Amino acid sequence: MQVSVFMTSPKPKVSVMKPESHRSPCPVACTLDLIGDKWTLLVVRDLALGKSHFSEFQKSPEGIATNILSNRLARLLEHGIVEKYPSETIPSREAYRLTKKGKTLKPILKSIFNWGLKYIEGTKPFDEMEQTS
Amino acid sequence: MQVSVFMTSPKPKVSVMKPESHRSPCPVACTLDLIGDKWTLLVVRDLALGKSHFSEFQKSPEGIATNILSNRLARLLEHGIVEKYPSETIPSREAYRLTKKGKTLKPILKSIFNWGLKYIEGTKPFDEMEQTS
DNA sequence: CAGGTAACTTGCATTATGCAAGCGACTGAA
DNA sequence: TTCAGTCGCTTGCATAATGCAAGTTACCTG
Repeated sequence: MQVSVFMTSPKPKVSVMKPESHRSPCPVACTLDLIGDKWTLLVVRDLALGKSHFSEFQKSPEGIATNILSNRLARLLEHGIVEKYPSETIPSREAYRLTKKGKTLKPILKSIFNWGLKYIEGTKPFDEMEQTS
Repeated sequence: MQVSVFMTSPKPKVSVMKPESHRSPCPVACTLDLIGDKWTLLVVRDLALGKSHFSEFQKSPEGIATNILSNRLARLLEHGIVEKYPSETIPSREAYRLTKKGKTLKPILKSIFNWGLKYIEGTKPFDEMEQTS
């Protein structure tokens, strides 16, 4: 008999942000391929503010979905922007932090922060972003 | 008889980047709501480089789709980042350029440009972005 | 060992993107 | 004065990314 159901493709579930190839050699385009979406820089922001656990990122006011958060952390890990380390407060639990390379994203974050503060009404610096350099 | 096909919803075609409300009062989040996607800042880059016609943006190496380009230009117009003006080279044709507010995005563009150039291999400053301040 | 929490994964509906074709206004050559 | 190009978009439709909610697994904690 051999039913076709056995032939169905494995399908790696959802892809979510796969493409690793560059659209062009432009530094702006390439950087946007990495951080050009609504969530990545917010995760970096939270990391810059000292957050380190999955649940802390979830608690941010924007309300990131857990699958997206998981995906972004994995991508940032791949690209050497963040690294895992054993949490000192809660042993046997891992945490995330910016790598040296990751910290170099702060000027981008800062310029975006400043622009928003100046040109979008209703925004406010509710956090200590300024001091975390 | 009265067939149900007459009852089908009007459906305003495609939405594409609608949400105008802020996810949070964070300046970073709000700015990303505006420019946090793969295309908007590339259009701004092209504008900063002096491009002004629809077809010029299309010709950029990243190959933006016309519907996306159209949508992004409209959004940037709405937000006062770009403005239309009658093209002086080709009369009876309109062109786009950055407004004063739009030009204030350059520091963001610059920080992204610099980061990409330094941390993403294979990128190169193929254009005169540096001089357009 | 029951219940709780942290950190994810999965499914599935909804939105955004990519791609190609179409369309109206204008232009320039025949 | 047609008539074949652009130019600047719009439309349709397939595919990919996101949002939302409900698991799942490992590790506590009482």
